Order: sequence, then C-alpha cells, then structure tokens
Amino acid sequence: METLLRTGIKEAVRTLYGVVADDDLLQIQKTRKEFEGDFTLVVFPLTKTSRRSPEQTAREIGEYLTEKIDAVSGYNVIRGFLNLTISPEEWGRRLAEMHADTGYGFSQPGQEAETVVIEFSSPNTNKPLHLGHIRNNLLGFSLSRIIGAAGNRVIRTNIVNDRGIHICKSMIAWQKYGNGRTPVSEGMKGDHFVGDYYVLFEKKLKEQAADLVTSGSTPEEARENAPLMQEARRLLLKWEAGDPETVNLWQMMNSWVYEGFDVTYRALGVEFDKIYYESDTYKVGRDIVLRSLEQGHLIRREDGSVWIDLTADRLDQKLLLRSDGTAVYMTQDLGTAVIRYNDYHFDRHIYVVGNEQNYHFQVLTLALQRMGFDWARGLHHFSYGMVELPEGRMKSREGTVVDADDLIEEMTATAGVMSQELGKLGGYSQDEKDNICRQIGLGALKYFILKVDPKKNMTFNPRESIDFNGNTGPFIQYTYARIRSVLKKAEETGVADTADAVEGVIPNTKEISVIRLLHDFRQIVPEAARELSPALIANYCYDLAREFNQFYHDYSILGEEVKNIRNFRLRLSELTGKVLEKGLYLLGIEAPERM
RNA sequence: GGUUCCGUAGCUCAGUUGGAUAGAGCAACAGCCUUCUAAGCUGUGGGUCGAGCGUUCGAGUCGCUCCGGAAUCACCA
Repeated sequence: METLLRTGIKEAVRTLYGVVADDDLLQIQKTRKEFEGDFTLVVFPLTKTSRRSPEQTAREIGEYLTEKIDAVSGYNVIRGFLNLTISPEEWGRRLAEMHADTGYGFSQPGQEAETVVIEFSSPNTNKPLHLGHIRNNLLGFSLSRIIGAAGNRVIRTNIVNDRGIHICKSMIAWQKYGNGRTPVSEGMKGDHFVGDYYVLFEKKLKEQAADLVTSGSTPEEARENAPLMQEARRLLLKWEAGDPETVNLWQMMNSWVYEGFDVTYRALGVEFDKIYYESDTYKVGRDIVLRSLEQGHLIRREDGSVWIDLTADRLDQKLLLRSDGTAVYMTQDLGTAVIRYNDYHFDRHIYVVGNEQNYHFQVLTLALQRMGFDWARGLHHFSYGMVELPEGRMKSREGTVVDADDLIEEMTATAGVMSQELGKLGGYSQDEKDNICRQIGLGALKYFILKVDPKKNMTFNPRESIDFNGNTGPFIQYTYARIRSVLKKAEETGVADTADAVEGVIPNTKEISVIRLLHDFRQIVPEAARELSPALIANYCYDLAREFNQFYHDYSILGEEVKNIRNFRLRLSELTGKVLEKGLYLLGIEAPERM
C-alpha cells in the first residue's frame, strides 16, 4: 500500500512540479487516530521543490492522487500534513488478498537469505537456571523465529560451560559430603541437586576461610588458601590431565545437570539445533591462539602468558592464555566461533548475552579480525539488560535468586486459580485444564518479559508483575481463543458459507481499523528481524488484539443476517486469529483453542 | 577515573528514518453481560518526557554540558 502511494506521489510531484523527488523526501506514515485518513504525507520536505506553501502543495498532491489512484478516495489537509483516505472497497480487496495468502507475513528463504547462527542460553553446569536465564532464553528463541520468519536460515546454538573451576567445586562437595546420593535417590531434578553441592561448597569454604582470617590472613588470602579451594584446583588440574576417575565423575554430574536443564528447556518451549560444549572448544581456541602467536598477531610475556594488544582500538591488552598454558573464557569463545564458522559458514552470528559482557564481545570480535578471520565482522553481540527485583539485583548469597522452575510452576498455578475464579474451563478433563493453564501461565511470563525493549534493564516483581489483564500475554491468547470459538461455532451451525460470498461488502470503520493493522503485519516481521526486537511483535499483537476486541464488542459476527457481511466478518476474524497465532509463535507463546 | 547503556503518569512500559494536542496497561473511580467467551468493552482523573543549552520550519527522538542509576575495565565466567 505504501509503495503504491509512494509511486503515486512521485508521479504527482513530477507532473505537478517537473521534478523527480528523492525517496527520503517522501515521508509517509500512518495517520494518527485523531485525524481522518489512513496515511499521511508530511509535505514540509517537499515545499522546496514545489515552491508553494505546505497547504497548497498538500492540496495539489491530494487532488492528483484522489483523481489518479483508484484506491485513494479522498484527502484532507491540516497544517503541513496531507491525510489520505483509502477507500473501504480497497481495504476489502486487501483483506481478500491477505486472506488468500496462506503464508501471510512469513517469508521463505530466497536469494537474499542469510545464514544466521544464534547463540543463547549458555548455562554453567553448576547451578539451575534462574530468571536471568529465562530472559536470555526467551529473547534468543523468539529472535531465532523472527529472523527465520523474515526469510533467513537460522541455526540455534547453545554453548554449555561445562568445564572449569565451578563444576570442580560441586564435584568436591559431592565427593566429601554426598555419601553416594543421586538425583534419583533424592527425588530431585539433577541441576538443582548439583547446584545444592555448589552452594554447600561455598558454605564450607566460607567456614574454612573464616577460621584462617581469625588466625591472621586477609579475607582474599583465606579464600584462596583454604583447603577446599586448593582441592578444587587440584581437581581441575586432574581433569585437564584427563584423569579417568575425575573425568568419570565430571561426566556423571554433568549428565545429571543436563537432564535437569532438558526439563526446564522443555517447560519453556525452547530448543536448539546444535549444542556446543566448552570442554570440546577450548582446545581449538588454544590452538588458534598459539598459531596466531606464531604469525605475530599476539604477544608472549616473559611469564609465558599470551596477550592481544588492542590499545590501538582504544581497548586494553587482554589475556588469551594463562602463564601455565591453560585457557580462559575468551580462549574457548575464540575456538567456538571458529568451529561454528567452519560448521555453517554463517553470514551473521548473533550472541544473546547480557550487557555485562559488552567488553568481552568487543574484544572477541576485534581479536578474531586481528587474527585474520574476516567473517568476524558478522559477529553481533545482542546485548540485553539485566532483570532486577524490586529490592535490586538478584543475589545468590542473599537467596533472592528467582529459580526458573519455581517461577514456571507458580505461573501455571496462578493461571489455574484465575481460571477457577472466573469459572472457566468447565467440562474439560484435568489434563486439558492443566495444559491450558500451563499455556496461559507461560504466556503471561513470556509476554511480560518480551514486551519490553531488550536493551533496557527490567524490574520483575514476582508478586505483582504478572498480570492476566490488559497488555499481557493472556489478553492476546484470550482474543485468539475467542476467535477460535466463534469459528468453531460457525462450522458447527453451518452458518459459514464456504463459497466466496463476500461481494459487495464495504467494510465499516471498525473493520477497516482491524484490516489496517493486519496489513501492517507484513512489514512488522522484517522490521522486528532488522531491529532484533521481539518487543515490536509483542506490542503489535497487543494493538491488533485490542482493535479486534473493539470490533467484536460493537458488531455481531454470527448474528449478522446479511450473508455476505457475515462471511466477510468471519474472514476478518479468521485472518486476525491467524496473525495473532503467528505473532504469538514468533514470541514462542502457545495459542490456546479455549480459555 | 575510562568506556557503554538507561532516565517518559503513583507503578510497569510503548513512542517508527526528527513530524500534528506524548500513548497503553496496572492501581483509583463510574458505567456495560437474556445476545458469538466480561481474562472483554466504554468513560474520568493523572506528565516540567531527569535538568539546561544548541541544531531545525519542527526535538521525548539528534549534538554538547550537567544530575541520577546500572554494567564493565581480573592469569573469573
């Protein structure tokens, strides 16, 4: 529609003023609610070429368009704004087009398609997932769907930080205090089970350190010198040396954690195409660093540690290998990136990682380029803000960490209570009820997190934040369920006319408002992909649902006596349902048939 | 201190490449179910867009300065 207007206006300017207008002079936007019209041309930029007042220019162009373009049925001019009205008949035709297009809004990979690797989640294997991971997973998964829907090939990946001192701590604690217990023997999820030993380690370590402090050490020394810490370090060395017993223990405990993670991922509805493990990639990283050192891109200090000098790029020198030759975090990320490039030859690689690691990714990108990997230009750090509680940051020490599994369960339970209170879901089996409540609870959680601009820090109040009314996931799900209910009833009662009996129907104002929004969907998806913003999709869905609910309130669909109008409204409802379903899909939210 | 990000209604957030009188939801108050799902719809009140200066026909949006908050600057990840 906009391109139609754009070419029309260009033509108008050429005919009227004999000048070919630059594209950026043609500012077309949606007309604001308080004015009449569908699209607005801002004429100020054109007055230079028209050499007339804004009002006159607007009138002349408006007149031209109304006359020459069938779809434009009228115009009005307010100050320097030309408001164009699209004829209801044209909107009717647009609806028919969108309705006939089964894949409406989504693109298949074509010539322009990029291969995009997207990494998200990236857990450590010493703790269960928490609220911060939830934001990460939801953002990453939603982005992967959005980028895919915009016509790209997407590979979802995860890097599991399965090696390092943190997992050794859990291993030590389990060896010393575990008495052979397992997740099965305790009836616990494996990630929580292992996480508890990590916490136990820290607790015992603190006790030992306290003793050392009383005998004269500084707190830092005490922590480093405590017997438990030394044991953990020894264990890490044994692991790196490939000691079979250590490796076996490591594998066993990690496998417990993975089983636990799988449950959480499934509950969140998140999945991956390829999972990488740091234990596999850090060695590749080390090799790359050593080779790059030989090629003279890096510096070796006297103590044997290897550094990259980024002072020319206004960053610091950064460590890539410790003096004892072991890898640091950066080392494995270098290796992972190279392995992934070899695996997929991606055009772009998106890292969904919190903004606390901005510096890390600046260094990573620059380091790879410095080492001669040109494709590193395609690396992009999707940096999102922290999730905070009303009291501030989540702190594991203060026990304020919101556990992912607990939260999901609470959301589902709350949805159950709401359904009960509202008297919904009568006549459904317990299984069906549970499933719908799960969908709604998760819908509320996911929408709440995805509707806010990713780069902003957000506050999450476990008690009050999650609502089921207003600008929420359940509101959109509810609108969808309502539509499904109407369509189902139409089928059952046979009012739906399968023939294309909508001729002569001229949509009313409310219907046009809905059609206009449906029409936007085509642009919203690529825009969200370009901006990497699930929030755009979320807020769009909200607008559409709200607009539809007004229409639904004001007009009867099945009760409409004129057959063509009834069919027209059924189509409008059907398409709205489909678009909402797709929008929710892009957010990773399920659309319940009933609620 | 250096770098990066954020500051919009009591609270949580929208606000397109700069465009018209800055919008939603929650909370508060007042209405609407004999009719397709009231998890809905309608209305009322609520603002120095952190502050100031500048660019522009036009600034919540761009630039500079300041104020407030966050992150980061480890042989941690």
